[in-house]
Amino acid sequence: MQTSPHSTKERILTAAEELFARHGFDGASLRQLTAAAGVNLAAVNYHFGSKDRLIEEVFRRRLDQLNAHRMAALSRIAGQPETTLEDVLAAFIKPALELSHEGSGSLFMRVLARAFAEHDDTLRKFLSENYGHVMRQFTAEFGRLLPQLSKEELYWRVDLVTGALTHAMSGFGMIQRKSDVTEHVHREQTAEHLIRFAAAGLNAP
Amino acid sequence: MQTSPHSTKERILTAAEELFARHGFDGASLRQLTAAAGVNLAAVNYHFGSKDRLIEEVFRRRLDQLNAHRMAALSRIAGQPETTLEDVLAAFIKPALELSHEGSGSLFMRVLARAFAEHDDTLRKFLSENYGHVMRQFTAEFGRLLPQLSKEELYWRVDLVTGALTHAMSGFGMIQRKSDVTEHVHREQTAEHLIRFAAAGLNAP
DNA sequence: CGTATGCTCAAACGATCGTTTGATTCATGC
DNA sequence: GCATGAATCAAACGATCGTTTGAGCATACG
Repeated sequence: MQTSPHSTKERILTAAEELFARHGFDGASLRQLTAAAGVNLAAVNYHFGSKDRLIEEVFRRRLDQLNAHRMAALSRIAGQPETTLEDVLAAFIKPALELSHEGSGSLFMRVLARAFAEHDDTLRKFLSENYGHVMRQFTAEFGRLLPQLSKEELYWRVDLVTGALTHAMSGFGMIQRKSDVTEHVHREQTAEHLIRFAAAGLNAP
Repeated sequence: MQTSPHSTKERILTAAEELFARHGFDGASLRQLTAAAGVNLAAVNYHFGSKDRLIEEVFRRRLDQLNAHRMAALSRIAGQPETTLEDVLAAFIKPALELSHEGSGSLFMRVLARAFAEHDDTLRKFLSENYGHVMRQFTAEFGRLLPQLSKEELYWRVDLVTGALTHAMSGFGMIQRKSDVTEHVHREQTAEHLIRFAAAGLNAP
């Protein structure tokens, strides 16, 4: 089994990511998908077993990396006395922005936003079981830094922040980079913007 | 043509709203939909012309009322010197919460959240053409109350607020009413919660 | 050389999709 | 009471869906 970026499996995953982002999981057919990837129709069922398993692999490929980066950034600051709310938000947001701005994977946040809108139980269970611990760790750290909030209020505000960030990062084009700033600088500015908004919301009186 | 709440058209619209919320626009078939409504399969094409036109009518039925309430509330306070950010947010949020908590229409905000996730051009164009002026009026009033923000920053923050509220209001169950408060009181408490978060985010330094 | 093994391919499977048809029912106005 | 139109119905239309099949191709190993 080869894993080069031009292997059949990777070509399918990349095409699937784009078409799922654009047309949804139901809206993108395996025939469009395999045509875009330049592979045979049967290749999806041969390599992944079914369309549902392909959808899971699309998530797994990006979320494994994204959440590893998030957890690494969080573990560097969690529990430290000098850690600020902005630090924790940066640990959550910046890995996602890096993913969004890479040449490949720039459409993945849109796929993720669709997964939020889908209240499909199977998909939610898959995401919760495999990646729920990341949200729990971040929520715990937010709670440590916001001791004045009740548990209920904390969950509420974390949910609002999640919604805002998912919505923002799935809407490309909204954030147009000006031609006189590098992509790195632009990404830093976007992160600062999101962090400032989220910190203020979490800290609301 | 009758418009009673038990007419065929209304029964289709109500069943469509629920199934679109649960399974998406592609995921809910006309056969499920007409079976749930207790009408013949051909009734959709007879009364609405096509599935796409049915989708538009599902939006129109709720959004006409929702945006009328929003505009009425806004026009009562817009431009007034004593109007606060919280007042404008209340004019935006409370009509949506009233819709969410009515027996019928409680699933509509989930349909709306799906429409945000769908980057389908036809649907976005329909929503923008028919209801875009409401968002523009609210954004203008936000801008009047937040003169320190550049136009770019203003759009950014309004977009973040929209994402947070759509996400929050589409997730039912999250906001569980305690048995010792009336639904009216619970709605007021929820509104206060959302408004406080959004106002703090908009006012971020 | 022969034969496994991993992979690709065209073709077909049955199911389900949105839509259309033509007959039938039913209430209304003359 | 009869004609007219709207509304409903079962049935079928062609298209497309996810999935399966079995033959064909390539590379690697004995």
